[in-house]
Amino acid sequence: MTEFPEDASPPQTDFDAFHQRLRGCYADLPKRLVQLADFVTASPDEVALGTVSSLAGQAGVQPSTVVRFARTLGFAGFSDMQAVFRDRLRVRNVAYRDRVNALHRVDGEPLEASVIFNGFYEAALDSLRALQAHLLPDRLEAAVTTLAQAQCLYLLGLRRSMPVIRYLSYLLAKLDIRHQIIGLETGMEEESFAHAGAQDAALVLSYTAYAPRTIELFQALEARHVPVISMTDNAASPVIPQSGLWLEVHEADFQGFRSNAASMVLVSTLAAAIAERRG
Amino acid sequence: MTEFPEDASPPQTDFDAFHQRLRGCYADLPKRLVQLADFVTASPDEVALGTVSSLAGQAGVQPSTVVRFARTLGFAGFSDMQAVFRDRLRVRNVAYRDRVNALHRVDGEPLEASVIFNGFYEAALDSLRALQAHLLPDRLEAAVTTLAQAQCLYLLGLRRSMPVIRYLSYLLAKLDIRHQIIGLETGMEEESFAHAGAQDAALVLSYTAYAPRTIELFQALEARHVPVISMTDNAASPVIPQSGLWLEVHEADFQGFRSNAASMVLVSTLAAAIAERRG
DNA sequence: TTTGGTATGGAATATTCATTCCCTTTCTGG
DNA sequence: CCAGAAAGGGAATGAATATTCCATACCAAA
Repeated sequence: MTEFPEDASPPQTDFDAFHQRLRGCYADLPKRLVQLADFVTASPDEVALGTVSSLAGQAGVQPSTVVRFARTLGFAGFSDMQAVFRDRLRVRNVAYRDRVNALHRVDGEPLEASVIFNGFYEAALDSLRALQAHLLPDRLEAAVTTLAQAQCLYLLGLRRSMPVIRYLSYLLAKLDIRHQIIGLETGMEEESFAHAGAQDAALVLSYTAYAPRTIELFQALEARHVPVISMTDNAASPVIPQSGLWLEVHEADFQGFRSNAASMVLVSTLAAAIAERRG
Repeated sequence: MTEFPEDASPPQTDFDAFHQRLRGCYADLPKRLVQLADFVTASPDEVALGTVSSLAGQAGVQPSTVVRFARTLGFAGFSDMQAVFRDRLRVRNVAYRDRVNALHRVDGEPLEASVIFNGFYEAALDSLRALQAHLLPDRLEAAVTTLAQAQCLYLLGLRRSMPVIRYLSYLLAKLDIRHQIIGLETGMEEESFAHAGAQDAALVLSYTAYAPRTIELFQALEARHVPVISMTDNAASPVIPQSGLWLEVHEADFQGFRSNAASMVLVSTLAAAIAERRG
C-alpha cells in the first residue's frame, strides 16, 4: 500500500514535461517546427500510433523535419519522443479494490479517490447499457413527435433531476427551441405553466423515491391536458402519463449517489431529435 | 464478412469481435497459444504498443509463436492483429460527425431518433472509456487533497461546462461543502471571488475551444494565489495551472454536441472524495 | 547585391522488426 | 514402441521505418 504524502510535489508525467518544454521554446521555433508543434499538441494519439512519414504527411512537412523536431526538443530521435506519447496511451489500471472493501473502511482511513472513481464509472456504464437495452425505438420516436409539435416545452424535474433539466434547457436554448423550466423558483411552480395547454407539451423526469411535489405538478399538467412525456424508472411510477408515452430509464447508484449518465444521453437525444424533426 | 443491417452503430467493435472469436476456439488451442491468449487478454495495451519480440518475451514464448497466434485467429499476420488493438486506443472525437453526415437526410427525411440516440450513447461510452484509460490515480489523489483543504471551493466553467458545474454545485450542497460558482451573473464574475485566497481552492473546467472569459478568470485566480485544479483536454491548454495539477478529460462529440459523461463522472468523484477525506 | 548562417527538402543509409522457413521436439493413435 | 502429425524453437530473410547527410533555398546583416 503506497502512502501518498500530503505535500508531495504534484505528479508530473514525461508528457507534461514535454509540453512545458514545448511551450518554453515555441516562440523561437522556425516555421515548420511550429507547424509540427501545433499538430503534435492537437493529435497526440497520432504521434503515439503513427510513423515518421505518416505524421509528416498529416502535418504537411518532410519526414526529416519530424526527426529534427524531436531532436530540437531534447530527444535522441523520433522514437525517443514517441515513447513518451505511447506511455501516456497505456491504460493505467486504476487501483480496483473489491467493492466490498470499498464499502467498508477497514481502518478508518478515507477511501482512495480512484476507488470512488471506479464506483461512479461503473454506475455510469451500467446505466448507459441498461438504457441501450431497454429503449424502445418506436416509443422514442413517438415521444419526439409529441415534443416536436409543441409550441412551448415545459420541463419538470426536481432535486436530483434538476441538473439534468438544466442541461436540457441549455441544449434547447442552443437549438433555439422555446421552453420553460418548472420549479426554478420554489412556491411559484404552478405560475410557470399558467398558460400551458394542449398545443404545448411537457417532459417530466422522476425516479424513485418520486418527489411528492413532482407528482403534484405532473397531475396539474395532465389536468390542463398538456401532453406529457415522462422519463421514469418503473411501469408503476406515479408520473406515467395517460397517453402511455413514457421512457424507461434506470440509473445505477454508487454509495447513495445516483448516476445521471443515462438521463443525460436521453435528453440530449430528445433535444437533437426535436431540432432535426423541425428541420 | 458479416452483414450488419445498421452501420451507423456497429453492435461491436473489431476488438470485441476478436475476443469473441478467441473465446470460441480457446479450448482447442495448443499450450503456447493458450499462454498467449491469456497474456493478450490480460494486457491488450502491450499488444497495441509492443513488438512481436517484446510480447514474446513477456508471454514467455517465441516470436514466431506470436505470429502463429495471429494467423490462427484469422489475421494475415501480427501487424494485422495489432491494428485492431491500436484502433481501440485511439480517442475518436470526430468519427461520429462523418458517420452521421453520411446518413443525414439522404432523401430529405429527418434522422431517426434511435440513430441519434446511438450517436450520443457511443459518444458517452467513448468519453468514459477514455477517462478511465487516461486518469492518473496519483494526480487524482493530489487534486482531492488540494480541494479538501480549501475553506471555500470556487467553481468555474462557462458555456458547455456550466451544466456540469451546476451539477457539482448540487452535489456539494448535498454534502454540505462550502462553495461558490463563478459566473452565475454575467459581468459580476470577479466579484464572486473577491475574498478568495491561498486558503481556498478553485476547480476550473474548460475544453476546446476554450472560452476567452474562462481563461481570463483562470488567470485572475492564479494571480490571487488561489490553488487551482483544472479539468481540460490538452496538455497545452491555456488553463493548466502552475502547480501542474490538471486532470485530462476527453469528451467525444456527436454532431457538434459534446458529451459531458466523463466530466460528470469525474466531478462526482471529486465531490464524494472530498467529503470522504473530510470525514 | 553579397555573404554567412540557418532552415528545409530529399535521397541514401542503417536499423529495427515482422515474417518465413526449416529443423527439432512433443504429442497422438495404432 | 513406433510412425505420423502437430507444435515449437530459432535463425535467415526481406520489408518497413528511423536516421543521417548533403545539396539547396531562404533570410538577415553588411
